[in-house]
Amino acid sequence: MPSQSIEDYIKAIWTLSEGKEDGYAVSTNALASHLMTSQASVSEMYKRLAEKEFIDYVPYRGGSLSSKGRQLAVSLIRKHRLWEVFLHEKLGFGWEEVHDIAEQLEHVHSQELTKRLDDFLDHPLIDPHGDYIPDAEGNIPKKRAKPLVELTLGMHAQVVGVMDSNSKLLSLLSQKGIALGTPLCVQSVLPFDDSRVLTLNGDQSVELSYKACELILIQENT
Amino acid sequence: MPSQSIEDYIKAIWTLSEGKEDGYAVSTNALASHLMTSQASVSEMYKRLAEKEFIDYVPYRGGSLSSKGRQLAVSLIRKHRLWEVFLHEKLGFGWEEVHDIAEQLEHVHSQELTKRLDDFLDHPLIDPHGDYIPDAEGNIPKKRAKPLVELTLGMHAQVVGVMDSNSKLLSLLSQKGIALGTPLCVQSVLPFDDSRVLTLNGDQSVELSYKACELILIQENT
DNA sequence: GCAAATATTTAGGCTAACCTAAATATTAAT
DNA sequence: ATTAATATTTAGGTTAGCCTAAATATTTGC
Repeated sequence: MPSQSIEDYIKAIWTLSEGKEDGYAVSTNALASHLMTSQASVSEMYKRLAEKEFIDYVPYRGGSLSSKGRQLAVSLIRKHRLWEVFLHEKLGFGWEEVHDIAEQLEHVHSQELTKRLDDFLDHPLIDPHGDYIPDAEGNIPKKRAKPLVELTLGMHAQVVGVMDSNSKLLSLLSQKGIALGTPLCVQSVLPFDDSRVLTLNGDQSVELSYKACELILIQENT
Repeated sequence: MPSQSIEDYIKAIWTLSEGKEDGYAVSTNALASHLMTSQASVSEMYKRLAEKEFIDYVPYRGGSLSSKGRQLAVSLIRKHRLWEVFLHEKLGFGWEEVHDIAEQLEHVHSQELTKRLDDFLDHPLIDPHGDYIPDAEGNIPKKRAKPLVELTLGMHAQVVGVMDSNSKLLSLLSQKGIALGTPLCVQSVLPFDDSRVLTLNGDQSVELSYKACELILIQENT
């Protein structure tokens, strides 16, 4: 049974290679700063992970998930997101509070538990942040979402997620009245700092910094 | 934040001293065999636990929970039992399946989670095995304690408390050789005044009035 | 009360994680 | 293409847990 630490590493590698081409290698550096640990620790752990065949590791080139590793990663993501749904829908936690708790719950080992939780929640497809939940076989749709900064002026879209579940970002958004599913449209781009003026729900106007717009994922209406 | 290992030890000490008198010390041996680990590991951990003030530890005498330790233990028991209720009632697990999963879930640190889970489950009082769930303040009813007068002839039990700590009663008891934890059995009930003739520690015989027997709390051996 | 049995601790070692600092490899810049 | 900057690994050390075997306490049985 993989340790909690190994699970954290595997999940991080998965996250950092999401959307990248197959076999994309995550650098020591990137992983270290994502996990807030030292590069030396990552280097050492890479060896352990390679030994246990969770990753393919080429020294100085980084690590990429093996199929065994990807399987583990996806099952962790599935558990994480199912627990997030539970915490949000059943226990009434706000979408900005669920992440840290799910981070612990995802390490509980029991396939039967995951299965029953999924049944209990009625097989949800997305978590409270708008991310897809992998199915029991580990399939997960590729994200069609793009960052808000790439939304063309005047085009209508809706919020489907955020790049990372930084709780400060989430609370900023809830302050501004932006939630999952909120329909919006870019009214104008301000000079100098490229802040966006948005129209929410077809009527309210709010202003949002470029920095925040980079992290918000939207999906254009088809 | 206490490690999972520390939490396991604390819970085990609590379990092994349940029903025993205050300050009851759990032996290295008992704890080692309960946790299926070596005595040396327990001895070492006892030092760590004492250092962190979770237990009072006298070498060669064993360890007993400090109030800080008892608080931690009870919160773990509370979480464990609440999760068992969840697994049984909401996810439909059988009562024999819930223990191992709850064993992992109890280590999730979030007071808010415990609180909301308790709300969600409608403040259950007992878990699927019939054990009491400590309340948010850590109070838990003593296990199946009943007054000595209700003990059936011939049944073995032990003293777990008194109804009120009247000092005259206590000195009577110490005179008769009855203390917390004393194993006893009702040998016979005398006619007219219903005094009990008790067997203490398997050998000594003493007689005790009905009035005194009403105030002594015992727990039957399971 | 002393020897034997049992319980407990100490000694000495192991592994998984972590760290900092030093050494080495790779990449970028002139 | 060589140097400078950056990235990565290695070296060496720490801590929490675990182990077995040896030493020491305590308890028990005669």
